[in-house]
Amino acid sequence: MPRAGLDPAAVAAAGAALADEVGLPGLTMGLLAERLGVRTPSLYKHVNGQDDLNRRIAALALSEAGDAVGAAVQGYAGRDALAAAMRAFRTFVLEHPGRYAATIGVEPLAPDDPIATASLRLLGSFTAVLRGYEIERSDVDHALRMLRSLCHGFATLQSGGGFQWSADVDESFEWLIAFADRGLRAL
Amino acid sequence: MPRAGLDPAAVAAAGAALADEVGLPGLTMGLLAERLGVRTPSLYKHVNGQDDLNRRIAALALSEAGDAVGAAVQGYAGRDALAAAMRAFRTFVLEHPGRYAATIGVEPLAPDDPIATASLRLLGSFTAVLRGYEIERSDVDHALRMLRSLCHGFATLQSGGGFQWSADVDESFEWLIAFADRGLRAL
DNA sequence: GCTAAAAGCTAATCCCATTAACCAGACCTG
DNA sequence: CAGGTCTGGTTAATGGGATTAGCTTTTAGC
Repeated sequence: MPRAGLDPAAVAAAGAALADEVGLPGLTMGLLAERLGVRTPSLYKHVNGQDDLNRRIAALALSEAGDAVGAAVQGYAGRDALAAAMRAFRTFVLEHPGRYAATIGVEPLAPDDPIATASLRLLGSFTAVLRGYEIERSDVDHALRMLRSLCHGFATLQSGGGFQWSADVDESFEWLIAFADRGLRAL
Repeated sequence: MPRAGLDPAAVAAAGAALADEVGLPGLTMGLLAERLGVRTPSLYKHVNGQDDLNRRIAALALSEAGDAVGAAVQGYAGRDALAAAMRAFRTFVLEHPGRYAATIGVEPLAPDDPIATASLRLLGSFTAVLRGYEIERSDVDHALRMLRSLCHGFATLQSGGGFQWSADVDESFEWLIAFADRGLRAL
């Protein structure tokens, strides 16, 4: 029996990809093992069960989201930066619904948990965006939470089929961006 | 063996309560049956499996949320109405995280699905709130989606432990209300 | 009281996660 | 190159949860 050349990162990456395909609830150890050409119990040589797998997928997703938002923001400021960040975030969630879902409800276990560092990097990109607006230091945390709620709420609602009625969803999101921009400008 | 006097609504109500206690993922048919003083398979005389149970819980939750928001808004207009609606919504989600979680991702199967009617009633309360602002008809749908994203995003992030860092969460939510109010006023 | 549907129950099946125990190959050491 | 050990596979076994089948008893209507 030849070695499959797996390691925790490879398992997490395959798990993330599979979660995007079949949905996080559909991500099963057996299905993942099959995808990797290996028997189910072998996965346990690399990850400590489903919970650990989920955490690794979450860390990967947060890191990728941070990269995407960080890259999108490069070279922009003010409204352009805000729009770039929000669009990049939503695009990421819509393209990777499974791995993004894995990030919901996970909390870092230690300060140096990859989940913590990746979250902070993602948060940092949004903080940088806010520097393009004139905001009181005391308002920054609230503004960050507002942006996070907006982006998270919109993206998860859309990816969960939550927007049923008529109006165009992309248009709504652009409207949202404009709304947030005006609001931040008026602080 | 005496009859337990169950019916679909009673099962759904007990399921909702249990989901609030143990979390939606922890809601198991066996646990629910035990709670109702009945053996697991008996539940299937009232609900068509977990998916059906989830839909019933979702319908109940949406209906209750609609009641809460509707009642909270009574007699207010403008900023007061907006604040009342948003607070009522968040309070409901925080007090009933399990049943609210059941609403995520469910879609009505028919136009007269209780899920559809309850969603519409909840939506209606927010629509009524918007009437206190001078908003173009073409902006109403976008504004509704914005409010929904904000409330849903904030409440689910908070109930999932998503807000780690320092600042006071209640204060952030009040800030959010003020932000939305100013933004809607400036349309 | 009689019958039939409704609401329980037990037993059985299947799927999934996880653990235990075993085995082969890679790799390092002498 | 021979030998030992660690690693990453394997099969087999356990336990839990959902669901279905088939049986039995209560209860409602007549």
